[in-house]
Amino acid sequence: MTTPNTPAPRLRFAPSPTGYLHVGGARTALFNWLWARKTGGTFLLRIEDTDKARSTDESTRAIFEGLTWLGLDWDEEVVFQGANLERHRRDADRLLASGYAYRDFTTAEELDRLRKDAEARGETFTFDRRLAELHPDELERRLERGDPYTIRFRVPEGTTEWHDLVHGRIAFPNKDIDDFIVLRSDRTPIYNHAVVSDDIAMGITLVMRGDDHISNTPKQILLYEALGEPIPDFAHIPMIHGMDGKKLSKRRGAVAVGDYQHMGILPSAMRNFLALLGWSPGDDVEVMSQAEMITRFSGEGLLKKAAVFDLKKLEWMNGQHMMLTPIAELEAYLRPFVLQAGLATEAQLTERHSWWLQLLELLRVRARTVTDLVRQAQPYFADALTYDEAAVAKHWKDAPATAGHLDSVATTLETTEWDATAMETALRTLAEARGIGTGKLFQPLRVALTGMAESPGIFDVLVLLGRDTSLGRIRAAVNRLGGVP
RNA sequence: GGCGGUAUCGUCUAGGGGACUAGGACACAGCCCUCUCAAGGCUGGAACACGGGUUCGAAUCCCGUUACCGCUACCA
Repeated sequence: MTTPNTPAPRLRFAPSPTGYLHVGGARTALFNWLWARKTGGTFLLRIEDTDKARSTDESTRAIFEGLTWLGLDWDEEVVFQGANLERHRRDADRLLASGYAYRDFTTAEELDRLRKDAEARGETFTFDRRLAELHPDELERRLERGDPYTIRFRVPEGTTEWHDLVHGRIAFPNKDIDDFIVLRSDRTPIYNHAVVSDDIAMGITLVMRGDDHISNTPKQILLYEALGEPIPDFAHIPMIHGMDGKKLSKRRGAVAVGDYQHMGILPSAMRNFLALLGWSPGDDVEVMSQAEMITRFSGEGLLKKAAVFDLKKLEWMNGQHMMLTPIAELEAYLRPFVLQAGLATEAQLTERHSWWLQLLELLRVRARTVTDLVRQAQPYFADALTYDEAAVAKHWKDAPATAGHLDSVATTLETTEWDATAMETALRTLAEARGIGTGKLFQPLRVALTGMAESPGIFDVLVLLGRDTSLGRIRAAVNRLGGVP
């Protein structure tokens, strides 16, 4: 947990395009981005598409879209790992030439058999370097014959250690590291080799990634040393778990950032929430804007413990951001959702812009998600009301009496100025005159106006709906209730 | 199995030897506000995994145990 060793570090996020952008990956990207933006460093994106069988263009697109949605912009061109195959091979051959690696003609089948045998004996299989040792004549013969071989790294004696920026010193005795394969027999690189080769080529000075890579790190450091390259800083951040404490999975809720987008979570809230999973600003501040986050971010606040993803808290956070986001910005984000729900057309929203903003102001404090807000906005756009059964059952219980109350409300309102204060005075007077509590008048009215039991203040609703619609709805309610007795 | 990492309320976390009868937030319960729902305010229950040390003194340092996670592939 110290400061990086260069004033302007180069960092990267390196996902493999084998699915959607996972929230864990998104959080890794966020921390890399935050660090780069905080320090004036560079944030790069590398798509690790070497696993052709599992990589898809669609996944690559999903990663771009997810990052863009979150507002995580990357610098320079995107690097596609698959395009660097030649360099991966060259680096492996360099290792071979310098003696840091050797050819191994053992076939996958043989290896498999050896492993099974060891297992049967109750032993742990470790690759014995002598297996690959060949007489020079034999080696030449095999080479001439074109026998396939892998290139294995010759792990030296000693200990490999580094000062992890979040964990402090971590050390691995080299004897626990097998001579690992660097280049497969088809001359494609193995993960650790491709990563190191690319990170070197990209000039990465700080590798920040999930702590599931801790045990890969010594192998990578060995590779840097063998290649004669400077070793970058490493920062291993904790994983994100599901509510059951296990790894986040599709089975137990949404894992793709796109899922949260569709749920109506704001990017700023998602970013804020994710940042607080594995990082703490050090004080009690929770809700932060993007600028505040960058200001407050520091490697010191990076935590070691895996965090559990709590949807309830995300929703609360989203509610906070719904309230705090500048109204114009919120409106712009909301617009597509409103259009998609069929509440209004683009033209209508533009035409009634200030009315729409007023509605938004009233709904934003009572909605936790964008989709929730759209649902609540429905009665203000729809021509025909749909009545919520529970609301009707609760507030329109006594039909004749309710019809009477609502009829008197309509009559009163017809001669009242269409102004919130004026209407409030009039209706409160009316309730008193009829000898009932205001709730007995306002609640049935709310159902008549919105079809729902919850809404903004009833006088705001009247103003928002306007005179004609309001009176029309009240009359319709009276009819629906069987008319005035 | 071996190696590595982690361990404070249900959850996110503050805490880095005495300020801790352990603070904040989400969630939960109650109250206030109130035309409803939110928002907001107040109150409450709720945690230092266990065992040894070190020390005058440990949530904080060390060791062990346990639990969880990761790596241990010609996966990434």
